[in-house]
Amino acid sequence: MNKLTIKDIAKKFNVSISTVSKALNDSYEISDATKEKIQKYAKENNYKPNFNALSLKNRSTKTIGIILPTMLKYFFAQVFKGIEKTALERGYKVITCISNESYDKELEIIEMLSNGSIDGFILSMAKETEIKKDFNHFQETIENGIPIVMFDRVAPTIECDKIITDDFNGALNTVEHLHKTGHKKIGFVSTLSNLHIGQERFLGYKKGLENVGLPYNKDFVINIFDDDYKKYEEILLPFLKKNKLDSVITTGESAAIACMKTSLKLGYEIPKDISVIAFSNGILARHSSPKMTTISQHGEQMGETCAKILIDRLENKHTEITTKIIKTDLVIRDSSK
Amino acid sequence: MNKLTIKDIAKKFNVSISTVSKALNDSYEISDATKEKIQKYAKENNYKPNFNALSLKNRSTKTIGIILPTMLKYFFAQVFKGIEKTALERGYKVITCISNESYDKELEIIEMLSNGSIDGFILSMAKETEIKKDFNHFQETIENGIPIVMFDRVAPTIECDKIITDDFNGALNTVEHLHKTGHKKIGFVSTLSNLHIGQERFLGYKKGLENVGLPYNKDFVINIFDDDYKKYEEILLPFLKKNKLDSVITTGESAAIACMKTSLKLGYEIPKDISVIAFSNGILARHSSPKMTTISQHGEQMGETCAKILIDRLENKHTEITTKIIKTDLVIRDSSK
DNA sequence: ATGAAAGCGCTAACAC
DNA sequence: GTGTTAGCGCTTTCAT
Repeated sequence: MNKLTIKDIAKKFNVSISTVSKALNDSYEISDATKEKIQKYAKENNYKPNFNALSLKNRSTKTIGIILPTMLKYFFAQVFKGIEKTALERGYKVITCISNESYDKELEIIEMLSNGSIDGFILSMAKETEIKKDFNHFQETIENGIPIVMFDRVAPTIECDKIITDDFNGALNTVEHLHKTGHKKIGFVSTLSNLHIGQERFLGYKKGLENVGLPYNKDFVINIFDDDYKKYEEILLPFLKKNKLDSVITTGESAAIACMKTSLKLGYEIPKDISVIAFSNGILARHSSPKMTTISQHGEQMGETCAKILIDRLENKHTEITTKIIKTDLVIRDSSK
Repeated sequence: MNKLTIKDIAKKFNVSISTVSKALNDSYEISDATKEKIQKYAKENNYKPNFNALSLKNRSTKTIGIILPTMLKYFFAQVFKGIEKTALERGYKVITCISNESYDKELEIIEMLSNGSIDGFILSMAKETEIKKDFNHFQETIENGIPIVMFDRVAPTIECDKIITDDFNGALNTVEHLHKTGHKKIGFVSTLSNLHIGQERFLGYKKGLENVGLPYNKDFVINIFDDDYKKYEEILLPFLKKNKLDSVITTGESAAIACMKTSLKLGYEIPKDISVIAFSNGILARHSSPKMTTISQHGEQMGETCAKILIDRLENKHTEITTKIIKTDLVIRDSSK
């Protein structure tokens, strides 16, 4: 029942613990005979070096702390998948905590894990933190020698590795695509206008209009601050009714679903009368009717990249701080012409 | 940059490390003056006891290992949320790994974490494990003194705490509800027939028919083994066309979506001609059109219960092994009469 | 009231 | 080729 230790093995064979340690680590100092019998015994009795003893000794835990705003959004679950997979491949475990978009919780988590529990962090800021613009806890963590990799929602003033989506060009390219396919009145529906990524998407939208020579009309843009997707439809109804848009880009899936439902309610056909394209990562998009055209975000790849960069840093494989931009893909389905 | 230790503090005040340790733990042995200055200094300099040293000393890590088949299914993400929240409240961290439905991966994860990294496991079996019926790794883990709490997909022959959904009555009650609302030809679409939970749902369906006096007709039941939801529609088309069902219960959301789309394609109105009800936990259901009536699963509550039971066991708050059954709720939306 | 020392499980520098 | 020892950071028993 109680775990086998090198001490037990040493007693068993009447040798010293260092002999056992060396034998298990295949040291050239130990005779083949001794090595063999010790290794055999260890294997048979399922010996595993104690994790905490090793971590204490090596001052390294081979574990990564992940802080996510939520796990219930598909995008974050995808990023998590990418991190977890890559981490395990490289011999790291992950401790995952949820900030629930709360600054205080985020702070608490960082404090809790900054005691030698983890070697580094991968995180995406809580909404509250981004709005508050208080990044001291990140700065201190880094100064304490714990590296951070931020993804998606990153802190502009903090010097650390960052992995972001190419939100700007994602929106820009979509406007160009819509223009090419004959759309003239392109709307923009944002539920993220208080986040940096929301602004990037908006700026890409504007620049896209400029590129194709369409005028920017602020009536065609609506910012929704309500977090409750159930209210989206009533908010969107007057917006869509008044403007008679022939297409709309939304910053998320729920808003796109609401746009589609509202449009149908208004008697518009999709995509004949109005095209709907959303920033998204998949799950609702693929099941909606009509199936949604999306600006797809590659969450899993983002997670893989985060893990790779953090682990490389932990293992001193690089020193320069980098920002990696992950391109989006326009996945054409049935909600756009 | 390098973490402050009791040794550093001891040096600073010219006292021994044991004095510091006792002072920080508010021991009655230490004078108030000493305690005060040491505690003040520790606080100001952000002292935190080293996690690995503590774990080594206490033989307890205050961390829980979670093994999930996937994080991309909303149900599992919800369970995770419940576990993480409860664990943190009680001072535990969570290390989360994904088995990807693979037996080998599950084994590997258990091996990896059974070295003092965690105090106990919360897990839901991989599909492969359930089909293979090889539960030795669970048995050995428990024999090694690491408690396991299983949820949803549990191993029948393993004696450990289990939290399961009341799948049987969930299905049974739904049949009774459908009967009460005037349905006579109730179909059953399963994508989980090789899992125990799938069988429970099926048995509940059958028993429900018996209870209300409807005949069981095996033509009204279809088992889909394909994992690709894109194929669901073509599989369901002949099934729905032939049987002219007035209602159907599905074991999951994707299948329900496919049923609805296929029904519409066949010219049936929902819910006038056919009602669709799915075992589900929410995300697609709430966004589908029509919105889906569901047998709702309470993943978050399940997670909370898992964490509570495991931690109680770790802290010797109980000794008897329990199986907790979480009731389902029928959430009526627009896809059923 | 304070300190010395052992021990948690392991590694590694340094004897022998 | 094997053993002794110190040390990772901390708690705790037992002196003093």
